[in-house]
Amino acid sequence: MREPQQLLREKGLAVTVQRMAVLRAVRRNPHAPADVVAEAVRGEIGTISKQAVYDSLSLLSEKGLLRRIQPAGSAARYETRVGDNHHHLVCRDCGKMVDVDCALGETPCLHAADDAGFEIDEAEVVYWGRCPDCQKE
Amino acid sequence: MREPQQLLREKGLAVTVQRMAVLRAVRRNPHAPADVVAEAVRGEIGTISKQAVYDSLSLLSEKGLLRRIQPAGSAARYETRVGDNHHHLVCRDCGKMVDVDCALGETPCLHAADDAGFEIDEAEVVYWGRCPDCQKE
DNA sequence: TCAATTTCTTGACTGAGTCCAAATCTCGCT
DNA sequence: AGCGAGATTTGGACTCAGTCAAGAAATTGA
Repeated sequence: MREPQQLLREKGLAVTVQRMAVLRAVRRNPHAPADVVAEAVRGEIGTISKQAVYDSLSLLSEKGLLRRIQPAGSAARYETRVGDNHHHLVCRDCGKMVDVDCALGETPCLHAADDAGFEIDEAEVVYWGRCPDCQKE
Repeated sequence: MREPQQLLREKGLAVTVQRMAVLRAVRRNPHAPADVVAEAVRGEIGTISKQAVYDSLSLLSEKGLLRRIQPAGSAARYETRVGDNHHHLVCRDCGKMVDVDCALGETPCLHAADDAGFEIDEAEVVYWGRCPDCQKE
C-alpha cells in the first residue's frame, strides 16, 4: 500500500497535510461520508475545514485516488478501492454498505443494449436489500 | 393506459385531486424531479403544497405506481414505467436521462456473486456517459 | 530564499427534503 | 344526503449536504 505522499506526487498534486490525512482517513473508514472523514482527519491532524474536506475528496476522486459512491437517499461516500469495477450492496434500513465483486468477472460486466448515441464510460451497479442485522428485527 | 383514479383505488389509496394530478404530471414528464412535478401539477389544478408533492411521490413509489430514480448528484426523479426492470443512461454534463432495456433480457439481470448475508430485493444499474448533444461541444 | 500559484479557512448561502400542528378532505356508515 | 373518524394537505420552520466567495496561509519552482 503506497504512501499518501507518493500517491499525490504521482498524480502531480500538491502535497498538503490535509490531503494526506483525508486519504488516510478514507483508508481507515471505507464507505465513509464526508463528515465522518472530517472527524477522522481531525483526530489525526487537529483541525480541518469542511471546505478542505470537500475539495480534497472531489479532487482525489477526480484523479482516481478515491472512488465516490452516491447511493440514493444518503450522502456521498468514499473508498480507496479504485480501478477494479466492483459494486456495492446497501442495506435499506441502516445504510450499511459492503463491497461485492462483479458477478460476471473482472471486465466491465455490462453493456447497454441500445446506447441512444451516448458515449458510455461507466456502468454503476447498486444492490439494495437488508443486511443480516436488520433482518433479525 | 389506466386512469389515475382507478389506479389509486386498486391500491387501496384515498383518491385525492393532488394524487391524481401528480400521477398525470409524472406521466407527462418522465424523469422529472419533484419541483418540475409540482409546477406541472399547478398548471393542472392551480396549487399544491410542496409537502403534498413529496408525500404523493413517496406514497405512489412505495405502492408501485411510480418508480423513483436517484442518480448521483441530482435530485430524485420519477417515472410511470414500473415493473419492467429497465435501467437508465445519464449524461454527466447535462443530466439528461434516457431509458435502456436490460442488456440480458427481461428477467432481473443481476445476482451478486456473494451476497454477504443480505436479502437482496433490487439490482439498480446506471450507465454514465455523455449524450449526443453534449458530445458536440 | 522568494514570488507566484495553489490550497485552506471562514462564514454566508442554496436546494432538496423533512417535521409538525392546524385545517381540510375522503370514505364508510346510517 | 349527512356525519364523524381517520387520512390527507397546508404552511412554515427547520435540517442536512454541499457550494460560493474572499482573504489568509502553505506549497512549489526558480
